[in-house]
Amino acid sequence: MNIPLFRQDLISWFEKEQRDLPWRKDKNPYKVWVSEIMLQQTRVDTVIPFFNRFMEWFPTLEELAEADEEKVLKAWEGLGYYSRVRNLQSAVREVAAEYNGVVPDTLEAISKLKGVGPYTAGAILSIAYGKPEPAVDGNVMRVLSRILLIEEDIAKPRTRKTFEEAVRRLIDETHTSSFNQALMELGAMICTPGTPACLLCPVREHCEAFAEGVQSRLPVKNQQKKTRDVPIAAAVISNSRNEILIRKRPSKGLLANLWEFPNYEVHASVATKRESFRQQFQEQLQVIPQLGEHLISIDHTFSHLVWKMEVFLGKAEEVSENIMNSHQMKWVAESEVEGYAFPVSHQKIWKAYQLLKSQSTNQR
DNA sequence: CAGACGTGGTC
DNA sequence: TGACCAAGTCT
Repeated sequence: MNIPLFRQDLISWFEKEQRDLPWRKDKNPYKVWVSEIMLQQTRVDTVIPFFNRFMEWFPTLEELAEADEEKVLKAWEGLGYYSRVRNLQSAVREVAAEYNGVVPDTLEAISKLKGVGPYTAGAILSIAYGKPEPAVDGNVMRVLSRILLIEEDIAKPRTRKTFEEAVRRLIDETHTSSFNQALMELGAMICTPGTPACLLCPVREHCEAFAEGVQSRLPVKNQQKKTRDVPIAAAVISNSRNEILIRKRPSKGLLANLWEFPNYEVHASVATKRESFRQQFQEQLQVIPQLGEHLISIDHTFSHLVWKMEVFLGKAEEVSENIMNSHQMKWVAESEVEGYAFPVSHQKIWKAYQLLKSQSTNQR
């Protein structure tokens, strides 16, 4: 390959054709950082409104550092992979305290920050600081697997190093930001999975896979993880003051620190989900709930599992303060429920509840 | 290393 | 409709 010509063709195309995205208006390291975290495993179209609102709520690194975690999680509600934003705030606080609020510009320092892995480190260093570091994501591996006809399995963690070496060889050290972003932009716009738009590609003359006509079978990617079903019984429980019972999830694991309606995993030996809920609720809170009608069934698919939820209506009273606290539970007015950050599956529960309520009101 | 970790869009 | 995907990181 003619590397200088490849660089020129790639970068010229990017400078001319790049999308107008909110995080490309300037190279503020904080904004670049936030955008890169949001973009992890997440589409550009999804990220745009989240990014804009996040910058309204937390315009500077200092404001994010000083914000309540509750508000930060609310800003991330619906984006997924919530540990990203908890790690981000933790890292931002680290930068505020240890680096005088300036995002570090060395690979060693920036890589120590929570949530900043090899890709994000390279992306921030190259985009915000012009450092010639590789930023190898799924796009870059797909694009370069075709251009260089590399048949290593990109699902294997070790393979990333192969592509980092390739980028170090190819990168234009005077235009690191455009070079790295161009590789990703090309992967998103032209060199797509499946059937790439090679006739529109600015670097097809440099592409070995195109020359061989094998672009559609690259990259090689072996991985198929199955999901397992998790049966769950949940309920929207209200008290005589029309307050709703919610609880905060544990600080580690799935959907950490988000809020939810009380629910329990149901075991196969239990006859019905309603009975299972009643038993587990009573055992945990020392109160017998009055379970009413079935509200909604929700199947919610995660990356690695599926919640098969049956949701009921219910009423309860007099849960002791001690028990409430030990289970991170609280009663909240209906008008305040939406101030808490819920996973999407539980947002659906709340919408179903409100719909039912508005219908029963209209009937009168 | 393999699996956990979310969600919404696409073919 | 059910994979498979999308600018990864942590354990």
